[in-house]
Amino acid sequence: MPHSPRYAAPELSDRVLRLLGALVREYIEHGEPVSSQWLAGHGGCAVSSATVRNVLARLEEQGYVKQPHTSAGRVPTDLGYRQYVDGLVQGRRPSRSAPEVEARLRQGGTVPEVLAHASHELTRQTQHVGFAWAPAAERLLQRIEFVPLDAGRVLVVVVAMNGEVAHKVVPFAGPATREQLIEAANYLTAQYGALSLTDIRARLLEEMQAERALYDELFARTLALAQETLASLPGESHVFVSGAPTIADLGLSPEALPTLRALLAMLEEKDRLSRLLTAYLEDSGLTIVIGTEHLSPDLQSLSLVLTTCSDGARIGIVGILGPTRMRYSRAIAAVDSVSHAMSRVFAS
Amino acid sequence: MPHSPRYAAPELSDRVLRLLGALVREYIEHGEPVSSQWLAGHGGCAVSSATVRNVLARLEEQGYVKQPHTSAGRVPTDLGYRQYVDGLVQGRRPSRSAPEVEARLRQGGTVPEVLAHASHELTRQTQHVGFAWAPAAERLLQRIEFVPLDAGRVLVVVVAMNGEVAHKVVPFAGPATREQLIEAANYLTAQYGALSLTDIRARLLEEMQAERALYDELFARTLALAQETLASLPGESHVFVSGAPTIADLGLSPEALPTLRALLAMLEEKDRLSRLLTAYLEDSGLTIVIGTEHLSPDLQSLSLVLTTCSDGARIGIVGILGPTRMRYSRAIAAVDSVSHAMSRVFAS
DNA sequence: CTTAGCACTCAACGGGCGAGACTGCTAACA
DNA sequence: TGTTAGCAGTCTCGCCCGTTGAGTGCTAAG
Repeated sequence: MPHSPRYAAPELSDRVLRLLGALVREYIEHGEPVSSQWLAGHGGCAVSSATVRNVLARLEEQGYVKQPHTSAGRVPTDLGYRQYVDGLVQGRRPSRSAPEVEARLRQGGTVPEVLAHASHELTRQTQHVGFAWAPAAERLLQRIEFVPLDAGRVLVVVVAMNGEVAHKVVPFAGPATREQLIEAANYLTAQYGALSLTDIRARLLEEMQAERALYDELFARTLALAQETLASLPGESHVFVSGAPTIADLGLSPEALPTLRALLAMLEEKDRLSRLLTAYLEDSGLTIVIGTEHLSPDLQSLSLVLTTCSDGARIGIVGILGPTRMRYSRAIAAVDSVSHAMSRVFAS
Repeated sequence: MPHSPRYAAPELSDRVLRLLGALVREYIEHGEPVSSQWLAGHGGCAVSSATVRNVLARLEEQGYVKQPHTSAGRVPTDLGYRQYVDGLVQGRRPSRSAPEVEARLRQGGTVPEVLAHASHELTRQTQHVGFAWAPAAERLLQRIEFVPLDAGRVLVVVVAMNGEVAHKVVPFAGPATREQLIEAANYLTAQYGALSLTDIRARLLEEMQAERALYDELFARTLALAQETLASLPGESHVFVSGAPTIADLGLSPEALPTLRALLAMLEEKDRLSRLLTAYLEDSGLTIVIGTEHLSPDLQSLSLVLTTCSDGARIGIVGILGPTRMRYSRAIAAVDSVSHAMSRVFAS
């Protein structure tokens, strides 16, 4: 809902739209309030500055622009940015394939590596914080292995269809031979192969409830083992973030400090970002969240440009996080191309 | 060498030392230049401000303090901090055991988890960037496992003595049954168990050179597999860093910007920090690096307080990275206690 | 509806001034 | 010889204030 403000916005005439677009572009480019005079000259309309002033006055009433102080030029508000990016999104051409991007992503074979490369690529292209996210819940089990370590511990290795591997050391009391463990692992693999890890978790719980006494004790214990591993698997969902150094460019005004802190906290606790992202997961395709449309008050001077990508089963999110005053056109192009490349990489 | 400036420093009299110490303490506490008047009152010496001025003039000549401008109080230089922390280190009491810290570290069983907790604990105690490092080269092999994934790929799992686990998916052309792979893994485990991974790497290379033709082809290929895995093992050395949000407290003066950028880059590419740390690995015990004693020019306004910790075989480094003007006494206490706790956790 | 013109507003800049904080220096003193 | 009181000097900081210039809103004419 936040990224669809048209509910109350009256239609803007073509000329007004052109002026607003020119204003936003110019402000994004140079970061300084745009004057009516400049717009009269470079706004794409053959009108005088006085006329532009009338237009701007109305735009200000309607909340699209504001002036930092009297006798300053206009600056776009979040609503103004919204209008602008809606125009951009409307007119964007379908992302052309970028073989060099795809090649970069393919450098790493595993899912985490691809995600890492994707986020780096986004940072490289936009000079902002880039991220790439993939839900691990969709991973499908290929096989599970138990490796006895010492008396009290077993290493559980879970291999997913996509080649992703997770492991966990789990306490395991009681005797068990290597062969028994292998057998149990084989049984579990046969039983649950090709199911998603979340499904398996649910089924394991059921099975542990229902048939607790039916099988031998060893089997019950391995079930518990598998359950415990799946429940606490590290990297349940992967988020890769890059471009931390670029946030130094956000500026160092005192009011930017809470933003800085919030951003750094997000980089450190990636779960936060993960949570933020999943909120936008259902909107398929390109999503742009601008400033105050955000949830967190500390992130109000930032914008989020992201898109989902999929090859059918697997879905992921790639995007960037940057200042509200960012080059949205470039951001959209970058996000499009990386998303496109990632979809292709995952598809193969 | 950088942290031992006494080469040219003349001995300072007891009174001078006391005044310098009071000055540094006061400046650390309040961040403002300290005046002779204040020192006369609170410096621990019953002298007039005029006398203090004489002392300060000499300290300034010798480079221990400086004034931001004429008619301002004195501020410690890096050399002044050095003198101060040397005094602190001299008089520090052997770190008392802190059971609650140890308990926190024990929450996670694996080495990475302990390191993560250690860095968090350091951040918690000091409000600065905390880090914990452990060299993986010292890991001793407990066992190696090969898990066939599909036609062309094998999952190699390496388990170290300490329970640390690393895995890697490696291309593996040609046919091999599960049993053959298990046999090969058992052989390698028997052969190289309890050796350090670096040793094993070297030996594998030798063996591959020397006996290339002696064994059957499958064995040669598994050797190559093991070699490749060990060579590119992710997490060769672990560094955990926490406290990114605290760097927002460094201030936002324009001259702090390159520092901010360098710090963020370090958080992102932990290898950099890793390299920085290994330079101090040989100095056992507490090491404090202050400002310009650093290698990188962008880190000159920062200080590093770190200590090695060991239980004999394993060694690690824990420490913090903060502004030159930090509470060194608190930093030392924190680093001591965490190092102590980590040594104990690893010892058990 | 557009435009030229005009009066108005306000941030930014810079100089000047007074207050205040400390210092360095000097001369007297133990 | 080391310490101290006193004093003059220096520099920052905050303040006021006038000037400048950019850019606006308004009005009246086209």
